[in-house]
Amino acid sequence: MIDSDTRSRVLQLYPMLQELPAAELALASLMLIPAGTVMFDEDQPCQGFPLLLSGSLRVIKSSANGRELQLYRVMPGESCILTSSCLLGDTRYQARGIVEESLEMVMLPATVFHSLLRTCDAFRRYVFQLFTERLTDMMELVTAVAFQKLDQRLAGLLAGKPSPLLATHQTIADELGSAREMISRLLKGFAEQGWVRLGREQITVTDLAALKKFATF
Amino acid sequence: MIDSDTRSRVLQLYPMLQELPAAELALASLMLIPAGTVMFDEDQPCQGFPLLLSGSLRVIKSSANGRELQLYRVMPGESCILTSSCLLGDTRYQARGIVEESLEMVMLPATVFHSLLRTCDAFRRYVFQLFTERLTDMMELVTAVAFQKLDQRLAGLLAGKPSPLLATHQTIADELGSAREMISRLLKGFAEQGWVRLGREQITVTDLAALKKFATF
DNA sequence: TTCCTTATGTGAGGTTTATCACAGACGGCA
DNA sequence: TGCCGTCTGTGATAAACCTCACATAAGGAA
Repeated sequence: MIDSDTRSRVLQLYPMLQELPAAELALASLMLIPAGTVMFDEDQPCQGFPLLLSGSLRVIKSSANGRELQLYRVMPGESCILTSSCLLGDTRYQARGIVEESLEMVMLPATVFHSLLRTCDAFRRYVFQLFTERLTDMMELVTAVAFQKLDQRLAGLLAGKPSPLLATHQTIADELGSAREMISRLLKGFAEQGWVRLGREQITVTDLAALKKFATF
Repeated sequence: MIDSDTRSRVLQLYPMLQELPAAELALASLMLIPAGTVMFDEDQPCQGFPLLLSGSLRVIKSSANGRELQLYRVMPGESCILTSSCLLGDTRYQARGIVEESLEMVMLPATVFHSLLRTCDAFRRYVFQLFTERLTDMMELVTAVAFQKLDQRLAGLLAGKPSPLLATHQTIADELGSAREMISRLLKGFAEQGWVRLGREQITVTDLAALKKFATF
């Protein structure tokens, strides 16, 4: 199902799959998934282990009153640890996965995932590594939400993204788990400090150092 | 270093270690650690994989202004996933571990941990399982902190603990990442609703159903 | 008992964030 | 050009939470 070009792209991003017999990888197929697609949602079972070739996936939790919070983002070369978690524990998703930029991905069937884990040391290390990183991310997120003020978190977000950042205030609010008006007001404040320059759907960082300093204070 | 009685207690709580050659386990030693001990702290490296035989460990994050938040609790039969994470990623602790009830534990050296992961399927599954559970916990914690009001979280905490609960309001505040006065006030409210009865360092749940309902609303 | 430490109760006041209700601004499109 | 949908700005208000400052209470130790 997979052509040799795709196969080599997969192996480039996921070198730990070298050991996987070509036949098994061939069983998978390349999928193209448009932005906005809900890949999975809470309480759904999970089918396989996704290998992202391009695009990105937002993993979020949403609250009863319509607000949402981004838990983490999955990029090419990574994989959704929540999926691994589901596969390993045979449980269900505890969050929602939404395609941010349209995806090219190959879905590794659950059976292949399990046999890889059993036989391939490199793959195992890769999965452990993913778990480790995500757990770290989540711990940082918890402390940020619990202890940091919104302005600090916003500054941190801006400092950690390429500038100029193309996004609406609502998008940013969703990432931080807040409300659009708050973001607008805070951004205005940052602009008055000379830290950013604002445009429609565009935020340009003009004083990265100040933002970083403010974020970690 | 370990007597056969201890060895059998370890194997009872950690059956996945059956395959471990007796010689390797014998290298470890039984440690007794009093309540209040700081087992590890942020930015410290980590030595081994702890096997808890009795007692409990609180894993917390603390903020600049003196508040703290409990991430999770480690009980006998479990292990501190943060430790695994450190061992696997060769990174440092990102939180603080404080002994709650005094510990009996056996420390598995890092080398043994790694060889077990490589060779023992049952142990691997155990570690993956731990990761999965903690990740789930952390995701729930994040959403709770981000979206739930303090009164709901407090109700949930009370509903999830044995009654009567012996703890000071400060202890509870630390677990929830809040302030003591808030807990006192909210508890008073719960008492007025007839959901709990309050005593010094003691909270007795009198209407579990109401608490649960309120927590999940 | 008396003293002392720790735990709890409580009011006042402030900060932070959310919510509501619009107004204005921008950009694409007919 | 004019229209329309989306994005942004802004004030008013309220909710939730925190902080400070004490007062009171409960239990243990001398």
